[in-house]
Amino acid sequence: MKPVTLKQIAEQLGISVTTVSKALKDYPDVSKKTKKLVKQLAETLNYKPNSFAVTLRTKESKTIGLIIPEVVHHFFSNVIKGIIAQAEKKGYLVIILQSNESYDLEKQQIELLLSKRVDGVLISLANATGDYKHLNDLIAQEVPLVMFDKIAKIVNCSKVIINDRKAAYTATKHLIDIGCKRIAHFRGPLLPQNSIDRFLGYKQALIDHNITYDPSLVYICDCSVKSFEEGKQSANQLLKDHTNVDGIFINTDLVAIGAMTEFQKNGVRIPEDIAIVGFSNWFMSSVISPTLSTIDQPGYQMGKEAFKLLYKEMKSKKQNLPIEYKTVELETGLIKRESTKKN
Amino acid sequence: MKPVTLKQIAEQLGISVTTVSKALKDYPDVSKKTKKLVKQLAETLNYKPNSFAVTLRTKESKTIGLIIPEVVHHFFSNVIKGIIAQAEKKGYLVIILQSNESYDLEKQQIELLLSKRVDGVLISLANATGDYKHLNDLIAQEVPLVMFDKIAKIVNCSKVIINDRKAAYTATKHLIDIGCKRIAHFRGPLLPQNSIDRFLGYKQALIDHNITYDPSLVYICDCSVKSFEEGKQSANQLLKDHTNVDGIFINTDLVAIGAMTEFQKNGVRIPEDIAIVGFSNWFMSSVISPTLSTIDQPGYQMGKEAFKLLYKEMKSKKQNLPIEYKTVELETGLIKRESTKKN
DNA sequence: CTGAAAGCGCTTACAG
DNA sequence: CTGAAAGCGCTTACAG
Repeated sequence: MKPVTLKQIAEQLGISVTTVSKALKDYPDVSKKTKKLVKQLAETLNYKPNSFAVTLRTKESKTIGLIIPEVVHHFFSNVIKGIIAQAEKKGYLVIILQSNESYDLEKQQIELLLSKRVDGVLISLANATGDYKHLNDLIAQEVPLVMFDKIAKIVNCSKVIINDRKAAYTATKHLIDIGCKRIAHFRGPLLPQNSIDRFLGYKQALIDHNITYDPSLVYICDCSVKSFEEGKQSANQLLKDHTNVDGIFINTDLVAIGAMTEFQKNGVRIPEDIAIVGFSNWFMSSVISPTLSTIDQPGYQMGKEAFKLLYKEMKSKKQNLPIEYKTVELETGLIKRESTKKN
Repeated sequence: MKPVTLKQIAEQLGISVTTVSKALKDYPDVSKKTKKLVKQLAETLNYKPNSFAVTLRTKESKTIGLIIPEVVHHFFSNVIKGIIAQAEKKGYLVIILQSNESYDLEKQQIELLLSKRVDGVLISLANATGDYKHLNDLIAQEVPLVMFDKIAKIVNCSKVIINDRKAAYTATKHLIDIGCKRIAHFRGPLLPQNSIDRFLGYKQALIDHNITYDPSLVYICDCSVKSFEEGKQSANQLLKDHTNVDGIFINTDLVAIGAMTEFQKNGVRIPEDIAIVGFSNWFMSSVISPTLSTIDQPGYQMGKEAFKLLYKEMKSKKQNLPIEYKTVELETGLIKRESTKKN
């Protein structure tokens, strides 16, 4: 059963393809009678326009591409959900690609999307991405691009972010407020802007509260799929290196949970001996024991905002209006739980 | 900067579009010299074939649709990951749609995919889906379809599943083996095959071990996004209704974790007072306290297998070979953890 | 070895 | 109010 075409409808009705096409799209210069006949037949034959033919003519695929480092991830899956919900509202479909934190894959995937002629691209960078030629190529080809969460400041496009620095500052200050004197930091990899910013927020909070910054208290976690394991390792290493750490601000919840597991195994009490603040508010953090204090990162909303920005750009492009790049900053909040409840 | 077309390459080289097209595709009837010239120019101009024109001619979009009840979900996000990884290998792109457990949305999304002329569809049914006309329409239009995890036995297509009944039997038997005498079941909604099968497996295990099946010990959880809350509610209700329950087999981990939280709040010890087995092996289950015994459900592998089956069908269709429907059953395993560690 | 021609299914400017 | 024609960018059977 081959799909029905305009031609078939035209033939059955003894009119031209042109008229059928116009009738279905409610052009004003088609008689009511014809419109009715055409629409009825289209309905009974279950006619669906061939989207590829339409795209070829109109140059609009009504499809966008989404490149994301990791799908199995509480934060990112919320972003995905926000994006597809918003895209659906506007009649757009979303092709999802996973970069696996690899620069090479990310690059290839941009190529793929380019050749698929998507109307726009949404991306959160891989940890390994330090070169932005592939993104600038996209922009040069006038494909609307919006970056979210893991962005590159240097790339000239719209962005949706949180203020990582401020949030990290808040998290660290919370540890100071409850009386921690020697605060460590498990940071993310070196490249991504947000792990840099979180580190800087941590450092600034220490300085502002007269606590000497000690580089030996900063541990790097690659935060790949193995986050949980890395948290355990860093916790272990920290126990070997230091005896007087009483608080840790950790780059992401999954690493924090790994660390907590390891500390508990070694008889370190949380929060009595070491208080911990994570980042991202994964659902898990609210059900483990002790529950984990963390920073709430609005994934769903970020997805929605990112699509909205992209939609505006796609619309402007279609109307040949100038495109202005915007950066939307979403609010985060400190969530206090048992892992920082002293006294 | 408009995308480069074959015509432009042809004009610059002073040859025909036909020859350019053939040269790029390494047709044997084009001279080596011409091929080289064409390929070089295509490279420098960064030529990418317009996929919509290609599709319009070849009737192959190299894109498949995926409809899934929920994206923010440990099991399903693993399935997604498996699908896009496998699809990418074979040069297919994946459009993801979320049905939100709604039958109406699911139906609309099938329509959408149909009009987008995807080469195939992968689906896991919404809880609310009890009518299968939309799926049979797809099949009637000869669009390859593979169902996974949440399937309808009655629909005639390929499927990837686990043996829910057997797995539930194993889980319940484990409770019996550690000495539980009065075992409750928190089941999923009424419609989906897998919550039915898990219930049946539970019941069968009781019968086979001379434990009277008591319907008042079966609680229904809708297992929507609110799973965690439902687990809490059912746990609470159970404490009101019964005093001698010593084991529960729970339809999914998230519900189980909600239940555990509530039991602990009420001073019920796990596993001493009540032992618990969940289902699906969410990552979370390995880090909460006590760790949760559960059934391992291979999400990533299920995604891979589902795409593989779909790929075969798409290939057969292209070659006009008959399509044979297959059902692949994946292995599950019981994972014993603290929540069932008696003595 | 090369290219003119037809056609995939649609849209739209234009003529009548 | 209707329709012939051109064209989107590609592929491929056919002729030379």
